[in-house]
Amino acid sequence: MNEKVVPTSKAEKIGRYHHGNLKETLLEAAQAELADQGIEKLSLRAIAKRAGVSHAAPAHHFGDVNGLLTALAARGFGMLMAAQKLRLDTARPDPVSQLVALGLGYIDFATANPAMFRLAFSSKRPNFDDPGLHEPAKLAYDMLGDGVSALRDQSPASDLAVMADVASMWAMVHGLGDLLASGRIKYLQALTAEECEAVLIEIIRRAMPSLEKS
Amino acid sequence: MNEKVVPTSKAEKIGRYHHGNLKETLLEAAQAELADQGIEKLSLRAIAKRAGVSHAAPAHHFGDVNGLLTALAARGFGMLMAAQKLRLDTARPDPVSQLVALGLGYIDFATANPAMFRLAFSSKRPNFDDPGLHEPAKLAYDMLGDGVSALRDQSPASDLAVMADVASMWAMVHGLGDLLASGRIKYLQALTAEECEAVLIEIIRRAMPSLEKS
DNA sequence: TGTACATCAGTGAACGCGCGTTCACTGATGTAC
DNA sequence: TGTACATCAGTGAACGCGCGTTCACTGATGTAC
Repeated sequence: MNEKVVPTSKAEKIGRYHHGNLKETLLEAAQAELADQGIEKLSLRAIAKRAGVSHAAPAHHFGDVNGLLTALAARGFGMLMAAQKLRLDTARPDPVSQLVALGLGYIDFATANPAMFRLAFSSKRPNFDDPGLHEPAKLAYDMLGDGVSALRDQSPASDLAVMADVASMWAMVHGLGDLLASGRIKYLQALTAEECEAVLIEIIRRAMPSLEKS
Repeated sequence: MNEKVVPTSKAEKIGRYHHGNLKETLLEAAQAELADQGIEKLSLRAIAKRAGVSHAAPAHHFGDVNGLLTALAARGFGMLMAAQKLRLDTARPDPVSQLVALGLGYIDFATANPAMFRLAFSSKRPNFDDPGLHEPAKLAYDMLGDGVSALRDQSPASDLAVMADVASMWAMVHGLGDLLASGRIKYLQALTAEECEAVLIEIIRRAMPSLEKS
């Protein structure tokens, strides 16, 4: 339907009445606007303006402003998982290294996109009951769950113990991500990237169950 | 100046032109409004209305809306410390128990006042450069730092190691608090209070440096 | 003890602003014939 | 291949709303004399 119309660059849209790829363009604009203005100043009108389109246009694709923010949050979980996969691919394949990689990817996402992180985890504006958001959120959660399970396979445990392990890992990387994203652990950020990562890895490992570390 | 005027109940304010204790009343109203509406819907007008006062009145005490939210966030850190002190007083006096108590108090605060927790830690609306906010925030941070130092006294370490220990503890309890406050660890909240606390304690202990646990 | 007066802490009306939504419209696209 | 037409995806003006701030004012308080 829209192959002929998909713009390969923003410049192409000039003079076109039908945009052809507005849904995606709006999400890009929303993401940029979120990063610039923060969640508390994010508005439909500013997003439409940044996308170069009338502020009534988004309604055709997202219904209302909540629909747009819901789609944006879903995109956030996609970015989270992408950041984690990047780390997984370059990490050693043993379960501990993979779990650490999941944590580092989580923190990468939080620090690279603090406002998006907050939209996805601390805002009430997106509709988390919407399947389009709920599903990617669950997928992201399951990545951590699977990482913990892979580790636990070496020594089977009760459901409660596995849940506690997931909570422990999740809370640790979430706390690190949130505190770093809001710039509250200044001395960590004052270190070189290598030093900082070494400290983070050491801290993330503490959150794991006490198994033999490989 | 205002001993004669301090109302002991809200009812007393009827018919009085001068309120006598409006600054405190506004902060109470702001706290209640924050809990009810969440940070994204919090407004000066709604706060003034809840306090039973014209919406121009707050300006006399806080300057503008940011001043009010800054004072409110400072109050949040006071509440955080109060919750921690409550836990400290009822915990065993050894350093590990005291540090766990600090963590449980932190989580108590987050779960009892999720919106206040977010105002204090994730919002950009309060002015964190204001000494009236910066100081209580630093006090709260120092409570954790002192708790970790008390533990570390048994085995002196480098500054970096102490910082990493503080970051570890802080991130863990902050992550638990934030995830619980936003209702994302459902299975933990499904447990009885005792079970939940036991799991939390076990998780908090993981964040501590590997010393002999008492 | 009484009075004048400065200061303080309220009121309420008015302001301009940015917001999300609605609506009649219009240009472009795709398809049926 | 050409034409009519339904559908889609934009426009831009208008709407009402809630917001924070400003301002002239007024009632109450405390103090100097």
